[in-house]
Amino acid sequence: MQAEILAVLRKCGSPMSAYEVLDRLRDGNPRLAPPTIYRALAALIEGGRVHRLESLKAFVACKCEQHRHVPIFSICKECGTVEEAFSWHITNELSKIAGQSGFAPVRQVIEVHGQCARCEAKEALA
Amino acid sequence: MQAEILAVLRKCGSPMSAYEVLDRLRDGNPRLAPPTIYRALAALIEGGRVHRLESLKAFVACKCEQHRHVPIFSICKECGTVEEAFSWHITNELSKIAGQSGFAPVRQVIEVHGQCARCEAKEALA
DNA sequence: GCAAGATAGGTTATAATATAACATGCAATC
DNA sequence: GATTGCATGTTATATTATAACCTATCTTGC
Repeated sequence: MQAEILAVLRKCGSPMSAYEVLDRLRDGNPRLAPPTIYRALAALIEGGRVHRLESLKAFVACKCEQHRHVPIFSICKECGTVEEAFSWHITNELSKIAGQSGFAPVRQVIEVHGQCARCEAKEALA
Repeated sequence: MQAEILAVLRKCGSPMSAYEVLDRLRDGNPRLAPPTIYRALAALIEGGRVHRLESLKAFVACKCEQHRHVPIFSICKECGTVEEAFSWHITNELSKIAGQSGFAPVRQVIEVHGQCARCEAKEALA
């Protein structure tokens, strides 16, 4: 199930809701239900092979070789495409800031909404 | 309505779901329905006086004087309390990273999950 | 005063996201 | 072949959010 979900997410490329994934997989398995999807997604996320975009309520396959970094997502508000980046500098600084009051960071969520280069160019023409 | 919601959120201090806010306000107004709450929350967020914690699906009153900064939230996984910080350095660096491919940032979401100092201390005793 | 538009909120219904609780199948191991 | 563990199936429901349309009130210019 995890492999199937991962394949669907990779094929799509952009973020998908759990129910979009469900619909795809129902083509070959009409009895599939939400808990199965959510359980497999939880395992994939646990393993770092899928990320949940918290501000989109959606999921993407991790595009990086190394699945153990903190992802930084750039989310285009026009076309919905997402880029994944990472930066030790930012994640360290962030841990430092959060840690100032004795807080012990475990997980970071970093998402940037905006407009991608393509959509900006498109808008400039109009 | 916005003022009432803000009062409820401030009184509570920690994040509340929209429906928790709704329940509080229904004490004085039994006919209140979700759209009213969500509309007022949208306006408050627009004005920077409330933030949505994306990874918690919950809302908090902004605790800062200056409502126009990018908030950095530290969320304790034990007790649920949230601290709000900000850092020009991080938000600038983040814009830089996201902007490398021509992406134009509009809004940043930065949330750190972990354990607050109090809960760590409590755990150390046990 | 009053029509026209703007704004907030009310009302009903439903969409979209997520999980609880319990049942089933099936493979590994002893 | 009983037992255990794990993934998935099944049913039901909880939680979060919005669509669509309606009503009341205010306001601003005439």
